[in-house]
Formats: sequence, structure tokens, C-alpha cells
Amino acid sequence: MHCRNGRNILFKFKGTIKMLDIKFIRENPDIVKHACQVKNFPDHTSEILDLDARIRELKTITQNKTAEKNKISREIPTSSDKATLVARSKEISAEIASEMSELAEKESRLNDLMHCVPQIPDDTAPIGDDDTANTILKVMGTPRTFDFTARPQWDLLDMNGWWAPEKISKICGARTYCLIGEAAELDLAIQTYVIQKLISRGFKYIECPSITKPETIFNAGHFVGSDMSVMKNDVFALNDEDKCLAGTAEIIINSLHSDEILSENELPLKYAGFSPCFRREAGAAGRDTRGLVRFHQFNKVEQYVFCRPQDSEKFYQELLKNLCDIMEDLELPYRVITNSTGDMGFNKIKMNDVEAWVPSENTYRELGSCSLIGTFQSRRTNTRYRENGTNEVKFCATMNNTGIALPRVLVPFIENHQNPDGSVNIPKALQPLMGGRTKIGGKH
RNA sequence: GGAGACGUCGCAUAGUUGGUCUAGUGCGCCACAUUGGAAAUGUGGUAUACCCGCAAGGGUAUCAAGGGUUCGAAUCCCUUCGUCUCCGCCA
Repeated sequence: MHCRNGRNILFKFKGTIKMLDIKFIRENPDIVKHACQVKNFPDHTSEILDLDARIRELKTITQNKTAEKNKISREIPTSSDKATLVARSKEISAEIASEMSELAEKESRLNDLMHCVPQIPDDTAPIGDDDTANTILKVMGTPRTFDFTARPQWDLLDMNGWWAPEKISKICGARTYCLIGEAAELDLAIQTYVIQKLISRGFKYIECPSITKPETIFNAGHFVGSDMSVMKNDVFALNDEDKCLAGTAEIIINSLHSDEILSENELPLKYAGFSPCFRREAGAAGRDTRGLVRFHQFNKVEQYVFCRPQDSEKFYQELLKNLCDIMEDLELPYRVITNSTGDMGFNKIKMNDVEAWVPSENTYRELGSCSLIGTFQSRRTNTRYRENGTNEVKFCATMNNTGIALPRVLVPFIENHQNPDGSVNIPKALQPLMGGRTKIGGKH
């Protein structure tokens, strides 16, 4: 992952970027230690606190010396004994330099460790190492019982000429797909439907780039540590450019208001973002290789909200409901999972996956993921708002949920809505966007 | 891709022979005064982060970002990022 000038794009951050507030860690070390434990991340709390204490000590010393130096510099122009003052100033500079070097070293180390402290999970999250500890929050709809032999997605796609997997793999490589004819129309109709629904619920539609800088991806807080190489299994880096392909519009929207101080009156900011999504899926070799499930590139509509921290739960439930409503509009049986502490990821407070029923697998498969992030991402992006009345500057809370993932949603869609002749029924909500058709495919 | 210009405290601007710039001015915003109320006007205020301190208060840093020269940098040098204008190319 080297670019043309020989510089490694996997750089380390300079300056102090916090995921959790150092003050919070200072005051609540036990909570942080517990979070590391239940999320399965190494616990550096003690070293962080030691570094923090030494850094503050060094700052006090160096800042006091700098103050003296500045004072001397101000006196020099009007002094009659410039030489003495200049000499004294140089002396102080030398002292500062050595302390600053220790300070820089300690801050760098602290910064690295701060990037490794996970977000504190919510009390309601089941504690466990992985997805086996997840719990079921609710189940909606009843899996359909077929009075004929239901076909798996790939058979339906084959018989209707809706894709060309071998051809596309030959042309474009493994884990790519194409949609042809009515399936492509359906894909677009679903995308449009979801975007319009979110717009009607107060979201601002935004089309996002997929090409982005590595630090933008890093600022979304999915990755642990400050070394960008942690992204290498998940993110495509463009050769000869300090650019990567974003895995989701969440990454772009997350940085949309970076370094801004928003007015409290502007909140909440709700975005419905669309972008092509790119994932290396390097750790998924051999999994989901058949059908429209897992690709290096796909499309996604993403819900994303910036709000006041105290409104987090309200909007989180709203995002979750939006996806549930979309499942119901698409007439798909689904369930909502509450993800365990070990399954929710580094930057999340809590997470609920939405899974749709897939008849050919006789199980539910993930279609979307709703995540409560708190101020974790906004600390990385420095996205804040000014509180009315107090005028205090505070970090925004952020959260995100899938709006719809394409083409994956077609898997449960075409299987659940299939007919014996291989045709697929179109739910009422979608018919206007499909030119009024009530079904597609089959032997017309 | 080629050539040139540029990036200042919410917005617009002043400031580039280094030191009264701890950044001026206008607009906006907030408070107060004036008013029956408002407009207009007047006065004052109006960044962020961190460090020390019980507090009052003091200090450090930030003029796109990072580094350098210097006793001292918005001003000089280097790098990076970004913007604009022509040309080229093109959905």
C-alpha cells in the first residue's frame, strides 16, 4: 500500500484525537476497564492514566517556560541590553526543547492508546463474546409455507435471465455481480422507494462519493488503533493515490460537519445517503459465494443522524423503525436482533441487526444494522454544537442504520414473493415504481 | 494532465520590506440603554482546545495543515491539503 512518492498511506495521526474523553477515563477507569473486557479489547487504562498525569506535568512546565520566553521576546525590541536577553531566551529554548521531546513522545503514545479504547456499551446489550450471545428483540411476519417446491434465489435469477454470474466473474473477477432486465428495474425501484420514504420522514437525501481519504474512513471509528494498516483487510486502497474506496455512505456523512460548531437549533440533522459501497471481504473467503449476498461492490442507502446526546435513544428508535417499516412495505418476514457486546464492534454503544427470512436457507439473514454511536465518531471528526442558553460547546451524538442494501435485499425478496412458474410478485407499495406491474418474470 | 492565482477570528475584508497584529474594519449575533412597542441609534460584548488554580484569575497554542529559519513569524522558506481562473480531456 505505497503510493508513487514512496510514502506509506497508512500513517499515524498526530495531535490529540480522542474517542472517549480523557476526563471520562480519569474519573471512570472501572467503567472503561469493564468495557474493554466485555468487548474483547485490550485494556490500556492504567498506562493511559499514567501518561495523562505525566503529560499534564510536562505541559505545566513547558508552558510556564514558554510564557517567560515570550515575555523576554516582547522586551527585546525596546531593551538596551538585547544580547543578554537573547542569550537567556536561547537558554530557555534549549530547556523547553528537551521537555517538549518527552512530551511529544508521551502524547504520541497516549494518542495511540486512546485510539484503542472502545466505546462503552449500553447496559441493555447482552454480554458475550460473539453473535451466539445475541438475543432476539422481535419477530415480525410469518415465514411463508409454500404449496410448491420453492426455488432458491439463484434458480429464480437463472430462469428469468436476471443475472450472468459466470460471465461477470470472468470479466470482472470474483465477488462481482450484475443485474439484468426486470431484476435491475426492481433493484432501482426498491432503492427509489426507500429514498422517497426517508425523504418523506424528514431525511435529507445525499449522494456521496465512494472515493475518499483514508483518514475519513478512520474517523468513522470502525477500526481500532491509530495505525491505518488495520484497514487493509476491509478497505480497498487505490494504487498510486492516497485514496481509498469507502465501504458505506456512513463514512462520508460522518465527516460532513467535521470541525464545525453547529447551532443547537439545526439539530437533529438527518441524512439519507446513497453510495456504491466497496469491501475487500478478505476475511470472508468461501462464505456466501452463491447468489446476491456478498460482493466487493454493492449499493446502499444509509440513514444517518446527528443529534443532541440526550435525544439519542429517540432517534435511534426512529431509525430502527424506519427499516422495520421498509421490511413491512416490502412484505418480508423479518426479525430484530440485539447484538451482544462482543458482536457490536469497537465504536458502538448498542446495535440491532434486522434480518429477513430466507426460505432456501430456512433462516433469517442480515439485511441491515442499526448502531448507536454516541459521541465517539463526533470526537474523531470534531463535530460539535453550541447549546442554547448556556452557550456551551458539546459533541454531537451520531447513529446510523441501513436504509436498504442492494442487491442483498433481492435475496429474501424474490424468494419470498416467488410463484410456481418462477415469476415474482411485486408488493403493492412498490407497484407504482414498477410501472404498475404486479409481478415480474416467469413464463409470460 | 499543463499554466497561473489564492487560502486571515460566523460572513466579507485589512494586514506579506518579521517585533505597538496579545490580528484592524464592516456585516451578523448577544446584552444593555433609548422607545408605549418596534425600527433606527448608542454603548459594551462576541472563537476553540488545553494547562495551573477551590475560585477570582493566570498561562500556552491556533491566521488551511505540518515542518523549518529566528530572541521573535499571519508575514520568510519547504511539504501537504484545498479553492479559483484559463488550456487540455470528458459523462
